[in-house]
Formats: sequence, C-alpha cells, structure tokens
Amino acid sequence: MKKKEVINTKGEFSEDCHKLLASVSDALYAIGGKWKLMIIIAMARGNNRFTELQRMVNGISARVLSSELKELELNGFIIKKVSVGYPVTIEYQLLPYSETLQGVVSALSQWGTQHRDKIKNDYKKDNSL
Amino acid sequence: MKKKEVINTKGEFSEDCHKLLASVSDALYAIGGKWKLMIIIAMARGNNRFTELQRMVNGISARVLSSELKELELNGFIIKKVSVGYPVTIEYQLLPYSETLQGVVSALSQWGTQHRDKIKNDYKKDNSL
DNA sequence: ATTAGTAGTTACCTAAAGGTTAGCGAGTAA
DNA sequence: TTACTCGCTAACCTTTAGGTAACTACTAAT
Repeated sequence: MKKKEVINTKGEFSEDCHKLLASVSDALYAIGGKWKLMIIIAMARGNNRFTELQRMVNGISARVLSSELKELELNGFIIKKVSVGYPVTIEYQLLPYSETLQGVVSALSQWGTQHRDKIKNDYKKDNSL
Repeated sequence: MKKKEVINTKGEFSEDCHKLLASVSDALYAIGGKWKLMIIIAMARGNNRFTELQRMVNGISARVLSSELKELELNGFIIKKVSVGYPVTIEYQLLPYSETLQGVVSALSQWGTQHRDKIKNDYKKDNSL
C-alpha cells in the first residue's frame, strides 16, 4: 500500500539541514574573512582610532583596515565619528548591532582556545619518546 | 613627579584583548573559509557520501569538496571509511572532535538567522512609501 | 626646516581560493 | 552495448584577498 518504504534516511531532516546551512552561510557572508570579527573585538576593548586598531590587530595593513572599516560601516556594525574640534580626530565606534555578535565571538574564542591546546598536546605526543 | 599620567586608557585590557584576538584567530584559521563548517553541518545531518555532500552543500564543486575533505581529515574532524564489501562504498564520518564545534555552529546559525531577518526588514523600510 | 605621527588613498603586484571543464576507472542498469 | 552514477583528479583560468610602497594633507614637536 505504501508508495515508498522510506525509513527516513534523511528526507525529513534535509529541510532543516538546508536552513541551518543557509543561516551559517549568511553569517559567514557578513562576518567571514580574516579581519571583521577581529576589528570588532579590538573596538569592543576600547580601540577606536585607526592607528590603534592597526597596532592591535596583528598583521593588518592600512589598506585592508581602511576597506574593512568601510564595509563594517556600510553593514551597520560601526560608525565613523569625525570630531569638529581642533585638531580633527577620527574615531570609530561600535553600534549596538555589533553587540549581537557577542555569542559568536565567545563561542569562537572558547573553541579557539581549546583547539590551540589540543594542537599543542598533539605536537607533544608526536615528539615524546 | 609622575613619569606618565596614565589613567588607564587600555593597558590593563590590551593583554586579554590580545589573547581574545589570538584565540579567535586560531579558530578562524582552523575552521574559517566558506566550506569547512558547512561540510561538518551536512555530515552531522547524515550526509556521509561524496555525492550527497556535493548536493547538500550548495555551490561546492567536486574539486573543492575533495580538497576540503582531505583537510578536514588531516585536522582530525573526520575520517574516510572505505568499505571492503562489494561494491566498495566510501563514507566520510565525523570524529568526536567535530562535536566540539557545536557551540560555534549554533552561535553562527542563530546570528545568521537574525541577521537575514534584519537585512530583510532594512530592505522593506527602504522600499516603503 | 626637519622629523614624526595621524589617517588614510592609490597603484601595483602576488598568492590563495575557488570555479569550469574534461575525463578516468570502477560499478550498475537497460 | 550504451548510458549513467560514484568518487574523484588534472589542467586551466578567474576572482578575491591581501601585501608593499609611495604619497597626500594635516598637526606637532624639535
């Protein structure tokens, strides 16, 4: 009587698998890459000036920092504030939206920490004896 | 009398800022890029064959899937199982270590979901009136 | 006047990631 | 036999990311 004797090898799961993949893909599209999260982290710790960021975020060049800041501004994570005072100072500030990344940042940093430890131990095991 | 009138603009925070940056950087190094997490997600949902993965992970090519699987194996996230039976079937399986990524995956998917909604609303606002 | 710092931009170039096409060797189905 | 699937691989090419160096415009100190 049955059209198909589907014992549920996927099928009913593939739907939410696609959704999960799509949402992770969306996230990676917005905050993927080497630098965006790093810049946001550095800013959350009080680094708001161009040169500060350049020094804090190890290995980033002025050109890349400049273009990443523009993208982050365009996507609503930060704003550029130019003081009208004298001398003119330029500050970048996190917008509230960047706080939504808290969970992502803490998950990644926790995992990164344990991963580094694991790699270190793997290395030790290889070189013991 | 004071050498520097440092009122603690950063300084005591820059230390753990560097640590945070380093750990996130480590994580991105291991699981960054467009595909690794996606493949792991698809595998966690029961897609263990090459062609299944190719179909599930939207937009990935055979060449890239093949090389990503090799890297994932090298880094201890998965293993390749070649059945000795007849016909020979090849299956990729998640290793326990890939489960440590649970938190990262769920943080990213949650954020990705809300981000997509936000973008959609921003777009609507722009086009209303 | 020179030097140095801030906040970039521009032009040029390299490297890495990734896409496209083709095909191979095996099995399987008609 | 033909045709199709699976699990790739190789060759080739394009795109993107990112590095380097030079330069601008301004300020500030020496």
